[in-house]
Amino acid sequence: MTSVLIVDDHPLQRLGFRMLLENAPETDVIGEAAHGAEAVRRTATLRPEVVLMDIRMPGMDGIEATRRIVAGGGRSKVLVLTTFDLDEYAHAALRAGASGFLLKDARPEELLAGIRAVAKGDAVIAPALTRRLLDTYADHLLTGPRGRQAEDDPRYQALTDREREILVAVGQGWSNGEIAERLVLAESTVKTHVGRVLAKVGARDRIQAVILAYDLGLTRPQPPA
Amino acid sequence: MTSVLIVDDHPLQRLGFRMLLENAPETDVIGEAAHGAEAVRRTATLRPEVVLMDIRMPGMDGIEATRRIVAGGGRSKVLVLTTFDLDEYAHAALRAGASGFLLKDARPEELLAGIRAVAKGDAVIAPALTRRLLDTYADHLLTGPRGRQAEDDPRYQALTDREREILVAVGQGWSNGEIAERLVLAESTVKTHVGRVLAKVGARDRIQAVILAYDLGLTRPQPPA
DNA sequence: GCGAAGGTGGTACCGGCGTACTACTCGCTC
DNA sequence: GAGCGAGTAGTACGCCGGTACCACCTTCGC
Repeated sequence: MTSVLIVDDHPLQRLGFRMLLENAPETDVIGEAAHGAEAVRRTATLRPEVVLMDIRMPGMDGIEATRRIVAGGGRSKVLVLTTFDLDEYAHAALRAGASGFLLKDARPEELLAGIRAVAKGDAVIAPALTRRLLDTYADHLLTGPRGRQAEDDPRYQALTDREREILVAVGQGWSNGEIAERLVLAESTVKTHVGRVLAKVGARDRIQAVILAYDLGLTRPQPPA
Repeated sequence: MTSVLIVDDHPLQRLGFRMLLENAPETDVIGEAAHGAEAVRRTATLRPEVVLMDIRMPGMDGIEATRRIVAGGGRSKVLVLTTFDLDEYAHAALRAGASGFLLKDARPEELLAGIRAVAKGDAVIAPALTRRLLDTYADHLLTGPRGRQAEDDPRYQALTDREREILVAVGQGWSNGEIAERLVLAESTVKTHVGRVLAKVGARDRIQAVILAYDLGLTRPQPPA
């Protein structure tokens, strides 16, 4: 039986976790906390095996709370759970000493497996993040480049020359009017092109197209001045 | 439905996997192979989404087979499964291009979750190994891979915690309605937040905000599936 | 000479986005 | 208790974006 402390500022979210964990045969919820400071206090007194930690909370956040709990030196392991698949969050959490980092859209079984692993002294990382973690340390671990670029993507291949120009323009963040101005076209023409591009690449709106342009490497992030 | 090719030199082991995967609603075993060379051939013809690969096999082993399959450039992802929790195996497998590394003592649900993740383009590593992997690269985590440019930017600094969350959400390409749904807010509230974010960072519309999110490294380009 | 594909333009309509308010509730500080 | 910032929520309105059409023009290939 693994004892768990639930830390989240949303009562409904805590309830959800409690429902799941109390219906599982191997976990036992021994307490809850609504923010970081409370989490640190309760961990000291209740000594749970696993602390289920949200990041974004009023007052002390989950990262700082994790840091203090780990620094406390008890047996408690911290498993960070968050809505956002953000590298910054993950790195901060792991840097703070968390034993795991999972996303809240994980399936119940995955969460339970994560708790089990963390209680055993192992570590878990959300698969979506593991991918990027491996990519990040590719130099140390992997050999051989494995990145494909725009020209290999079937969605990009489906576009005509003019449409590719339009996609790049959209990726720059230009409005239809601006594109019309810079490419010397009528705005209605730009709309026609943009519409076709969206249909061909399967994008819902120009925002998805901007994201696609970045993912394909058509537009590169430019560090702020 | 995820198509799977089972590679293992023990018939009984293959049967075990087949039992598990055929009783799962989301996986479909489309073939088996008893050694590396056969695995490479079958992968080329059957084009499974996921190859379940054993390491120790007579003739060509799983590492070499993985290397060839990945080099082939198909869509197939390799998930390496082994009995032995050896760092050398894991590193060799990942260096060869495997998308995952799990131990055979994993629970059925964990294996299914792993297959699901790998098929999606994510990566999985056995928790026991993740622990050691994190320890190995602890020093890299200390500084962070790309540094922290977002925190240094005055525009980002001007945002409150909630507004930063909103900026990330906008950067993901989510509509106001989707953000409201995922963060459990009213759409009007999301609009208020987005409006304030745009004003603070000096963005004309949410598209500029998406671009800013990329430039600040809040969102990273993800290679196409 | 004809059709197909690509590029250019137009009209009309609707929905989501952005903005400009206002207002209530916390938790904090003074 | 007054004041403030942050978060949440509402209404109303104008505008841009996305779509569904259609029309015309080139440049090809057959």
